[in-house]
Amino acid sequence: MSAETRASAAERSSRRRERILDAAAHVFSRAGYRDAAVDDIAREAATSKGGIYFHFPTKESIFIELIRATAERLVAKVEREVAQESDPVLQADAAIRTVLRTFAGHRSMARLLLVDALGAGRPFRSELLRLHERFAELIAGYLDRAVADGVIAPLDTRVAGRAWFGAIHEVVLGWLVADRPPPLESAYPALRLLLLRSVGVPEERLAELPER
Amino acid sequence: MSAETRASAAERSSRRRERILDAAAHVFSRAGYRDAAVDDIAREAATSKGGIYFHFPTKESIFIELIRATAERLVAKVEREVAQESDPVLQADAAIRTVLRTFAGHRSMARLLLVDALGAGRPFRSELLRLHERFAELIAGYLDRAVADGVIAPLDTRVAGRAWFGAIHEVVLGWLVADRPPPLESAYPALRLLLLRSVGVPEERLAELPER
Amino acid sequence: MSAETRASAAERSSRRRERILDAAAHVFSRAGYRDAAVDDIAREAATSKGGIYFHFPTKESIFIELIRATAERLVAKVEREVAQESDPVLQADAAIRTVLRTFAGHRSMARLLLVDALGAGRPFRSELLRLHERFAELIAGYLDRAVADGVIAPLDTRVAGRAWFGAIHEVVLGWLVADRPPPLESAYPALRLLLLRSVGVPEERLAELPER
Amino acid sequence: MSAETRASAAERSSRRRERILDAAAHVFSRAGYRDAAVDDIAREAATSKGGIYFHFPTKESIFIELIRATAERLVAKVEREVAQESDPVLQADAAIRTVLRTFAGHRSMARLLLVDALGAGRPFRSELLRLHERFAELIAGYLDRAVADGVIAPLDTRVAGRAWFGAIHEVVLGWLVADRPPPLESAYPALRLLLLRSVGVPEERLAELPER
DNA sequence: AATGAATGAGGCTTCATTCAT
DNA sequence: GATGAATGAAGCCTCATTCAT
Repeated sequence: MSAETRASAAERSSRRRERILDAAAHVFSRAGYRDAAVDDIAREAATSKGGIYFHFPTKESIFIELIRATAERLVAKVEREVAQESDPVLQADAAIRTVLRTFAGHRSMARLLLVDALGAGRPFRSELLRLHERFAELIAGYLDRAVADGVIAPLDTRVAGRAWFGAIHEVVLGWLVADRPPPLESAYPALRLLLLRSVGVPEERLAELPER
Repeated sequence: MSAETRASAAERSSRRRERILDAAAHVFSRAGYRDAAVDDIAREAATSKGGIYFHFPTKESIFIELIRATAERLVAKVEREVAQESDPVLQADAAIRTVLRTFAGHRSMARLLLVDALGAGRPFRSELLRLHERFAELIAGYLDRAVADGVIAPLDTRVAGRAWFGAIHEVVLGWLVADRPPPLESAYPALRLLLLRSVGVPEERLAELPER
Repeated sequence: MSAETRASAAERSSRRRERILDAAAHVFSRAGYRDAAVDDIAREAATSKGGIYFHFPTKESIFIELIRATAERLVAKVEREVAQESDPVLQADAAIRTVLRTFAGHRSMARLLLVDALGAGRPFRSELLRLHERFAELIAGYLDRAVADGVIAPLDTRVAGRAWFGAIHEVVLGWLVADRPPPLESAYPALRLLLLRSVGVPEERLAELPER
Repeated sequence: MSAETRASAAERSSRRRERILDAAAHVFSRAGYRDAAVDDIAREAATSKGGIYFHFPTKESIFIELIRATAERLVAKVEREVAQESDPVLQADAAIRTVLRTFAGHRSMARLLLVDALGAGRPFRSELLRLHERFAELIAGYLDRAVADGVIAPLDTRVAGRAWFGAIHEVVLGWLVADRPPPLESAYPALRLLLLRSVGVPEERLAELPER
């Protein structure tokens, strides 16, 4: 009843919330949005259905919050990694690498974002659209800068951003859905070469890319 | 007369089947697999629920047949168009162009294949995987030939096939989900430049590409 | 079109009818009345659903006709066998024996009559009741005669008829439902002893019963 | 208060479960297993369909639990009554009497066990088989003891157990299915005489049986 | 805050019956 | 007479959401 007690109650509550989100991520990416029952989430979160509905108004809201938070985290990570580089080509490379590595390390999150969200029904499409848009623009931004710096010739960076995201998406998808896929990172060298070349990065720059 | 009568009965039956598939394509792409009720399909096909179940054993089977047939048609179309060209670069270009144009002309089919199938649940994933694989390999095949002909330098054509498909996929997706999108073909010039460049087609070849 | 042709048409028709009844007997006794689909019967009779509905107005009517015909045949057979004997005790014995043997030789018919008809729903109950009644009375009749002849002391032959039929029924049932039952006839000696004793047939008469 | 509250919640839940079982017994015995709709049960139990499915996983499970519980209760009752007697003949008599009386007092339970369960389809047959078996063996056990005590001569008690159960079953059945049947107990004197005689209980013992 | 029981709309599928050919 | 396509009424079950405790 003291301030402390109340604080720890709030903490407990938010920890439970977190636990629900984690459970939901697993369940959604395992079964798909529609086939995931709130009961399943409750079980995996070691809570009750009622407990979930205390923290979230609807099943949909859990899903949306999950997508948003996941995307947020991924974008932040990419921006952090990109900020470490100053050369535009290396920045683009860092973006590609970060996305690939992050997905590789979080299969269920990848599934959620790339596989599940698409087919989950009309209400989610716009949410997901925003996500794709965001990544495409993130990339387009780096490319714009590369153009501005004269590293590459001018081009339609909107389409390029989309295309890059799509290419990465598809490679990750193949890895996600395959039975026993090779490590996702093994596609990295070929993919970055492809993408950087696609926007006209000169061959001599490609030759001197670091290994990673 | 009997032969004729029987023929027309069979014909009527198969036309009804077709009508059901058409209706299903609409409904699925409008509402998503799970949210599409068999009742809706029946209504749109001007049939009864039972009528549908005479022609198809399950809702799932309708969906799968739809995906397969659609993919089949698209692949056939691409191969037909590609066969018209003899130069490997122009062949690859024809493939890109055909896919883009076909999707542009069949929004609901595109939605079905690219948006809906992914999230429709576990049973469809493998089916869809095969579809993606198929397109990726189709492209990889053209690239292999281009390499063999010495038009482009050797590269990982598997990854490139996937990446191309992904890039096209994403561009189409953006168009599909957008509210009032510009014509899909308007992205074609930028996209083909990007893709052809990505595999190292020399700039002088890119410069002399026909307009279309 | 001649008389002959018409005759053979009628013949073909009635043969088809028979084939449907046979098929129905199999299907009903295999799956139960409710779980037997008219389609199943049609398939087993190598006909179409429409074909069945030409010969029978409803599924129910097939079942009822089947029960009636089967019962008819069994009763006739019993009466025929009983008529071969003149001694009342031997007559009763013959009745028991005939029922047991007939069921033993026609498992699916037995299933139909004893297992299926009961649970097939309200409309059949009365039909089945009549069947049980009939057998019980058949037996009661023989017992009445035995009483009249002074072979056994007077008793409630109605109840005895029912009890006999029930006893036989149950023994057959155990055989019907068992996995790999011994031949039904192996229960015959013990059962006839039991039944004959139950109505007071003197031990010396029981001792001199023929083997069969 | 919390302990109390929790207790009463569990109690309420189990009372609802009971109410569902009761309702199911009525509906099943009125309409038959297949024709009984879960909706009907819900209505009669003053619950919702979902409420039923909270307590039972399937319609089938309700039926099976019902059969088991009913059989259990009946067997227990018989054993209790039999235990009151020490003489084997009187024990057998008590068993007959108890079954007859119990059924007489619980028509819907009798219908469920004797009429409905048989035709309810393959899955229930084995369950029901076990029930019949159980009663037959119960009786066989009493007869075995009577033989051991020298009250009756040795005989095939397995077959006798079955036959007794069948005889009782049939008498009850006639009563169940008849329109306006006489009280079931009115058949008791004749039936017990018949059954006891069938296993060779001496006439002088039969003469001195109590009235009840 | 949490629980778990309850609700009821809605989904997929089955199937007896009808009917045009 | 026969066929097979079509109909539509149920049926069982699922599950997001609500709510008393």
